[in-house]
Amino acid sequence: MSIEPVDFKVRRISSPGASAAGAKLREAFVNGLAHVAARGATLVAAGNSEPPALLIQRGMAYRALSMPDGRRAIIDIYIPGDIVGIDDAVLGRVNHDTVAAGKLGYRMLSAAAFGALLVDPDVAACAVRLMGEGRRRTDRHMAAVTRLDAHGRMAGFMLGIYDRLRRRELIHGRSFSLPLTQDQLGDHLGMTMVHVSRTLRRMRESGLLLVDRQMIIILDVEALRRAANGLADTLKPYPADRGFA
Amino acid sequence: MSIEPVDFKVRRISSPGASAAGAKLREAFVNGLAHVAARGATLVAAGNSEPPALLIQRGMAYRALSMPDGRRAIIDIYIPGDIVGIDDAVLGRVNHDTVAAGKLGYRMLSAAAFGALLVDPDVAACAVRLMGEGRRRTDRHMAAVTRLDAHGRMAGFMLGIYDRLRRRELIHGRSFSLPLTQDQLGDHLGMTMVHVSRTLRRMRESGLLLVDRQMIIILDVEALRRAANGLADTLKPYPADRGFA
DNA sequence: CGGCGGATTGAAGGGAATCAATGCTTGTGG
DNA sequence: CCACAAGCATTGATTCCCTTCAATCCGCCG
Repeated sequence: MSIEPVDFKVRRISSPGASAAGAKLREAFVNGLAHVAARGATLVAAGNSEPPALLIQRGMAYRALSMPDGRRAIIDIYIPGDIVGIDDAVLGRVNHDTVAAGKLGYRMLSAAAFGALLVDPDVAACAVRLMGEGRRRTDRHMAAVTRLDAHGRMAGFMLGIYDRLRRRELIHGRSFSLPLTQDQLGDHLGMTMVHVSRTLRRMRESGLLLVDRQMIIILDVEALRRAANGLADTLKPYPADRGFA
Repeated sequence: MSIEPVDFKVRRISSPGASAAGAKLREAFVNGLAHVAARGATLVAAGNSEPPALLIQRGMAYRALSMPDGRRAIIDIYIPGDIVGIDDAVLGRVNHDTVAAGKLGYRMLSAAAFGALLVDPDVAACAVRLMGEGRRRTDRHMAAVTRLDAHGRMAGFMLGIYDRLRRRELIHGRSFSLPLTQDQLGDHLGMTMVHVSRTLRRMRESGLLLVDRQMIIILDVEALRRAANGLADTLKPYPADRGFA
């Protein structure tokens, strides 16, 4: 579990639809040092009083909240192009951990540097938009955990990741890699590892999706959307969203 | 758990309502027309493509996400001094309803007017802080719904409201009015109305709290905090936070 | 008074947790 | 190169929390 700064080249993708403020944000991140983290590495630990903001470039990360008795909840999951911890950088002192789900490439911006960026009103508005998008995602997940059973939650989750990856054009087919253990899936969806396993088996048997190791293959999108009870419908036809990768 | 040194940076950010930018925000709301809504009134409906931002002044409101089959989840609950829908005003088109929990007094700011305010970088930074505080609240609630049983969720919820009201000096004793039906409580905590009733009875019988109609009386704060499994602990000693009321 | 939304309580069933054993990968060191 | 341990996944048996269904009650209001 090490976090080491490295220097890998990042291909600069011009984002046609991206705003000038978005470009500025992205630039600030990319001018910094590139980091890689191994699976399981804690990028930002609970209690950090000056949490940085992160730009995920490769791999996935998650934000987890732990309880005294050892149980934990995984609140949100991040894919390449996501910016993590905008509000944390502004508010200071986080109470959750940010963890690399698999091998991770990312950029980091200190709380101070990030705060300085917000002086630009366009950048600040962009930050509000980004936070808003994150909140909509967690709102849906909240509704899923609150009101759906294991089957529906799993369906909604898988479709959610699938849609996000597609919108960002990180995948084009029906399969993707999901670097989460079933234990972590359970912590995200509010069930035990055992029940995650059973649920996935049931979905495989009914032809909804396949899981091999950490590869997910979506087989029946429509059935999955039905199972998610409207919580995984794309509300509007997003234009290709390249995020900030 | 060790005693940590006081970090005065926390003070700087923990009372957004007190900052100059906060005053400006508040002023913009208060210059508008005061509105009153009856219990159950929908303030902002799902599908609204130009959602306004709201400042709650009296009563409580909540944000709810409904599913095609009629089930719904209540995502968050707002008390006087809260600003609702900052990100919605910026992003446009909401997919949730904002509803008056009881008789409600509030101010409204159109999406356009709110967007104009964000041009001031201090106001924008303040908006980011406010959204961040809201997210921390929902993060905890997410963890509760994901990992606690009915008893723990109820304890955490009651303490959460209690603490927020106290921090904002809206109450001073151990009782408060909660204008939610048990049905709505269930939609927030992820259980049925029936089980809400049973859970409240159990808590009454074990001397944790009393519920009469919509008055809540907290009897055993410590026992409630234990039941909430660390999710209802005040992470930092907030100075009195008057919000924007 | 009658109706209605909300709350309470009982009985029965089901979904998920728990307990426990086993198998499968992967990585590490002898 | 193999042995072995550790982490992850699978599966069965049992328990229990919560839902569902249903009946009743209560306070409130037209």
